[in-house]
Amino acid sequence: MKVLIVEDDPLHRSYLHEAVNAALPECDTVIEAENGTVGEKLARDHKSAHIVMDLQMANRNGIEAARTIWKERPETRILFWSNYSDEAYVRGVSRIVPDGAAYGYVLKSASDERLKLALRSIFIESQCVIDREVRGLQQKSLGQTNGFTDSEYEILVDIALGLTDRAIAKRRGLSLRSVQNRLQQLYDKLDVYQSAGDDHEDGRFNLRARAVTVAFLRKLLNYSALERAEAELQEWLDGK
Amino acid sequence: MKVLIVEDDPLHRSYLHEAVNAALPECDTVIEAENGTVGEKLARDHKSAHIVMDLQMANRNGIEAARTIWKERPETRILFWSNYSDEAYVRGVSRIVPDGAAYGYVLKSASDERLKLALRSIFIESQCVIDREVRGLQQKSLGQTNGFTDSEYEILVDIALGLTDRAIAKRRGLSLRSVQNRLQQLYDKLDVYQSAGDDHEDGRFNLRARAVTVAFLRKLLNYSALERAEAELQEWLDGK
DNA sequence: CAACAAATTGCGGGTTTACGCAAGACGGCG
DNA sequence: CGCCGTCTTGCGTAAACCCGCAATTTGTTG
Repeated sequence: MKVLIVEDDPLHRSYLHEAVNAALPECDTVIEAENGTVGEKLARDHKSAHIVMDLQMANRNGIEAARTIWKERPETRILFWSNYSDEAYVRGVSRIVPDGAAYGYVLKSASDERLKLALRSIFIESQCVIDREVRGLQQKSLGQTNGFTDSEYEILVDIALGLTDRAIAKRRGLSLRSVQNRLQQLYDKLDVYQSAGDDHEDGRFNLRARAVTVAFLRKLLNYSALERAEAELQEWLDGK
Repeated sequence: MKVLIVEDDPLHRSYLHEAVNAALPECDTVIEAENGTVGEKLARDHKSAHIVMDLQMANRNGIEAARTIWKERPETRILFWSNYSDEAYVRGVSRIVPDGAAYGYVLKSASDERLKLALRSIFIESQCVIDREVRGLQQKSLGQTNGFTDSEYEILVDIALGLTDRAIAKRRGLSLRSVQNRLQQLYDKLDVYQSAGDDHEDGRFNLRARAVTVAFLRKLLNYSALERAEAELQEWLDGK
């Protein structure tokens, strides 16, 4: 059995290495990659079916790497080991996991025990292991209660990218007015009004920009999500 | 001699601990804090004049902690040890360092040697040590060449927060038109036009929102900067 | 002090946003 | 099939935004 570790940080990498050795005596080879790009390549070369990966990496982040890896071999088992449980990450991950694939999401703050348990559950028992905290977000995010629908999230991303209403309409195949409707819906949910027109016509916000900021502060968006969205946008622009 | 370590990540913390022991035999006590809040408290209690600190911490980030520490004791020597050299961080740090204070900025990717050297230079020799890469940003940022003026940066932050032109004018004591002038200046420098009105009146951007995104992608802004700016904004709003 | 560049402000107008109102369109469900 | 809620669309308006033009103010330099 082979395990591939994809992780930026040398200290974390060697910690993972030890954890894998300790948790999986049946594992005879451990390979290391220091960023997403190398990770993809090694996964391909070694046809390794067992991967532990960080999400936030400078060169190519975990979500992108996982996507291409899963595209090539959907049965690959991946354990995401991340510092953060931003909704943006959680949403990003659940968007790309193939049907029926075994995967995991464990926070770096988890104990050694938890990590080792997760390693065994996923790689040996093929079970999904999602950190409690992450799980909470996931439900809130996918279920409609208090969370954001896909269409709301979509518009959020579009205005975050800086598209005009018209451009969004064109991109998503909607009328101008529909786009604006969804925007209002978004503004509602993000509570952009609250602090806004409070009393005087004094300290009012620009709703569009404010929405993006609020989403950022709430971790609904983060750098990595923006980066991916920007790449998709460029693709779309090129494709006409 | 006492050294205080302020760092989120347990692995990095113990690595730092060892590095301090190795580089500074004259250091007899090492104290550890796992976030900015605790860091401030320990710095106060121990009157420790030598601090190694991470910038990105969940609870209270390094810049905020450093600011209050330096406010209380400006002669404190602080070595920032960070993963990133985002312009937002560099700018944030140089904004708060007291006149003549000895401080350092070393990237986590630096070698053990570099870290140890920096520790000795700052804590023993009272010399500033700024990582080469960071230094580059600093010059570009402070010198006007290709970089952003303070006023440009200020407006950038203001629109990122989601303020309207009018609100910005009020906050900064400017006329509406001046605010808009600065905005145009900002749009220019950020190259927001380039990808914008390219050819058809087709895929146009909302300049205001686009500017923020571009700034984010260029690391001119980051989460921590936004967070700080938002706090300042709230303060201002309360203060009327 | 004169001279000149940079920043501030006002005016005016073309666009884009935000959003109420109301008429379809689509999708279950009894 | 008819009822009803959600989504989409069009029309219209007030406000906000982007920005060219031009008069001032401010700051700097010889």
